[in-house]
Amino acid sequence: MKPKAPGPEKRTLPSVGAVSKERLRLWLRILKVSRFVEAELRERLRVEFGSTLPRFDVLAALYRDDTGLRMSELSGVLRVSNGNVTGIVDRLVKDGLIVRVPVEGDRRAMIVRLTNRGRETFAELAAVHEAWVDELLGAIDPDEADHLISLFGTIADRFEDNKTRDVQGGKGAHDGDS
Amino acid sequence: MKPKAPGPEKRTLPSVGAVSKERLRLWLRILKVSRFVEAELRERLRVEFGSTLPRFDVLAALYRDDTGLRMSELSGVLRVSNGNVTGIVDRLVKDGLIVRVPVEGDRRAMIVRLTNRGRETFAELAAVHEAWVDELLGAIDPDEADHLISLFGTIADRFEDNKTRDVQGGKGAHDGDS
DNA sequence: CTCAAAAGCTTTAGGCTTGAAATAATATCG
DNA sequence: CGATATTATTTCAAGCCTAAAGCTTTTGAG
Repeated sequence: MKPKAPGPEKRTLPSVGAVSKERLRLWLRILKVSRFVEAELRERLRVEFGSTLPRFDVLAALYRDDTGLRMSELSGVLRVSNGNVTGIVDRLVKDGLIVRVPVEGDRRAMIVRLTNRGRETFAELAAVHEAWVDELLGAIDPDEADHLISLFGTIADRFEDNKTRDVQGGKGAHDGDS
Repeated sequence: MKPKAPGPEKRTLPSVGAVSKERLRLWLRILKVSRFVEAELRERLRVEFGSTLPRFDVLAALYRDDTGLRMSELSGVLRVSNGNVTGIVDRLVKDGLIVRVPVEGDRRAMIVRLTNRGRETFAELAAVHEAWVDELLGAIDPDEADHLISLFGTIADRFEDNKTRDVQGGKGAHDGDS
């Protein structure tokens, strides 16, 4: 609970300072909406399918790539830690929705792939999920949606450029919403 | 385990089902941005202050209310489960930033309040936090911010109306971003 | 070839999160 | 008053999440 260094952390602050409050307010609104939508999706996945958002995310990533993904690619695409993916994958394997396949020529690596059952299950889930999102964001009309998509796209891209947060040398071509 | 009803969600739309995809895309963008910002804030809180976002949220809620909040009010304001708050509060108490005070006349209830140290600590944190958010959302200019604040506000309000997710009869006047 | 560095993954410790069950105290109904 | 329902909080089991440490395998410099 102590600032490790009182160091003058002057990070080339953008402009004067009046805008500050506005962006904070905006951030709180964004947070509120995204938490509401997430909570609602999580709840519905739980009640209607006995599943979770992280599981859904993993299945979605694998659904896009029929060849499967390495553990490290998976954690790169989903932007979560390596150890985290291990646990989620363990459970999905136990449920019979995915399999771990050894990689030819590299005994360290593992490729994770959907089983047939996994593919079917996800197809079902994805359709319902899309309908849910459409319903939950129903207040946003098409014009606004378009505007927001491009606006948020620029912000997200800016992050990627600034950070290059790609830890494991992931390919990063599977983000799916680009 | 089965979608109860895929209900034909046809709202006076220009094209048949094209909007659906748009809202899904938008949702993925929102999610991406909010996860990036959250991850960055969490990381900075950890590195610079040895703290976390949930702790910050609790302190923020208490900072607004000098009289303190009951456990149930706290979980209502933060929209997290009761049991969750218990754990976070335990740790903050152990750190000496807040205290649990018995409620006069109701031996079940507890009021949680900032200590002086807690108040000072949070004041520091809040200032830095605001600067971070301003920096992270720097790509959004004031006009857009204004527009987005009101847009997201409508969506958030719609949720509150639709759900009345207020579990413990919370006062709901402390959301702070209204 | 050798062996140290790097890469891929899992394990671990600690914390966050939920829904459900358990505890304890208060309120209400007869 | 006494039994029962409700309310406030904590505890619990299970899962998610991270950073850091550990293990195995591969790579690559000398």
